[in-house]
Amino acid sequence: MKSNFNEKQICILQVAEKLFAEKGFDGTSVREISKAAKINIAMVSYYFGSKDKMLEALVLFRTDDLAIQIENLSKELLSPLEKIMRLVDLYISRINKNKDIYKIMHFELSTKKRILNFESFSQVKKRNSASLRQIINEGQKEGVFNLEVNIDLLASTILGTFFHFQMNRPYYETILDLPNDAAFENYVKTDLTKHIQQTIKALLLYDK
Amino acid sequence: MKSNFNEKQICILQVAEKLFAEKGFDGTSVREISKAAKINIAMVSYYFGSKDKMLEALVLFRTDDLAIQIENLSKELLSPLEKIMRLVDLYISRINKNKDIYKIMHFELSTKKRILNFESFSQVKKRNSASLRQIINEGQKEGVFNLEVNIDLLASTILGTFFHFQMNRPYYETILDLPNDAAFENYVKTDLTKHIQQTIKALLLYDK
DNA sequence: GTTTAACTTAAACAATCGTTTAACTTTGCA
DNA sequence: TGCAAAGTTAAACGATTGTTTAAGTTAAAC
Repeated sequence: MKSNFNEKQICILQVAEKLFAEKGFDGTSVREISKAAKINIAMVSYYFGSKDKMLEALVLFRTDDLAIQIENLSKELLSPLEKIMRLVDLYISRINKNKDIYKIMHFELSTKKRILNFESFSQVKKRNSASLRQIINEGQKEGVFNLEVNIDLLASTILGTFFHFQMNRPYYETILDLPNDAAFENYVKTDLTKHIQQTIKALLLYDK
Repeated sequence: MKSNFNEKQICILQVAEKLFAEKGFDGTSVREISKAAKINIAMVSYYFGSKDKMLEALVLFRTDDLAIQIENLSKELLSPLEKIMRLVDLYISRINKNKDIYKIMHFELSTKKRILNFESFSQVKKRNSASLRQIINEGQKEGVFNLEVNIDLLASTILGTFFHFQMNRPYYETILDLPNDAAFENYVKTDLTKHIQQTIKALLLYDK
């Protein structure tokens, strides 16, 4: 833990993260946050300066968690396809664990209200994308993978499928009969993950 | 046009739609809307009752546009694969044309702030999904399509890939070198559409 | 021309927003 | 123990929020 935040600050950030993900940044008041975190409202300004800066602090606090761990994967003696499947699995579990901050940043990235510095987030995306590219190139050289794959958009397909599913949770709960958190979570870890892996695999291996 | 809204109401809804998509519902004030629509602020309450009800009116107003046109497609003498490719194309152009309301509903669907009635939207999704299922089943009976395809999640992959791309526009503008609206729009219509079609095609045809 | 309804307006409303203040308590070090 | 820094508090700040009011205009019907 190399973060510069103390226990109390981290507690506030965690509460804020949950509320921002549920109701949006503009839909959440600092009074709600202070009440949920059981602190005085002035503490937000005291610790972070402002509500806006608290969001920046939250992004900074969480960004480290978002990079997928690729180091050990490269060393393992796996085929390119096995590596990709493993990578997709890592991707999804990592996003799933951090879906709140992902949802927040997703919205904030596309809003014209606040211009936040997401350079660190861009760096993470670039690194993850580079890992993906490296393995795919490896498979292409071996003649296993399709050459006509848009690698930049491949990450969009993985993340996009996952998020669309999460964002439309009420709809999928109904049509897939997932009555509680456990059932939903289980579907993500089994069927959704399998579907995404299957999609990526087909895209890489299918030869027209 | 069977909508129950007059010209002025439609004008207000269009302005509100643009602002909600840009800054979010909670991030947009009725004063901003009235200013941008060049109307008196009281007109919002006069025509729609409240800001919340204006959002409901907007959803109602736009929902009709969101269903993809499948009728003519069924009649055409195309192979199941050609139909699917055509369907994906219709899907994307339809979402692309209505991306503002999609973005708004996407957020509102997942927020715990307002409990809105999205039954009409669910109906559209179900109808579109049924169209997709029908064609895929057709192809499966012909022995052309893979039998192990999760059709419910297929729509998630199509829409999710598109939206993830749109939501991360600033990032993709940089790494893909798309300096203006025209370049971005063109990339959507060519490369992104092609990528999604290729993905769906591979998923349906690839046989392990 | 009068009446009626629909439309439009500026002003005011109470509530809530993010933030600051100033007084107070706790903590850690000399 | 004394003192300075850090932490915490209730209260108040001005600004902005969504909504309503009441007076006004417009336009069509009789």
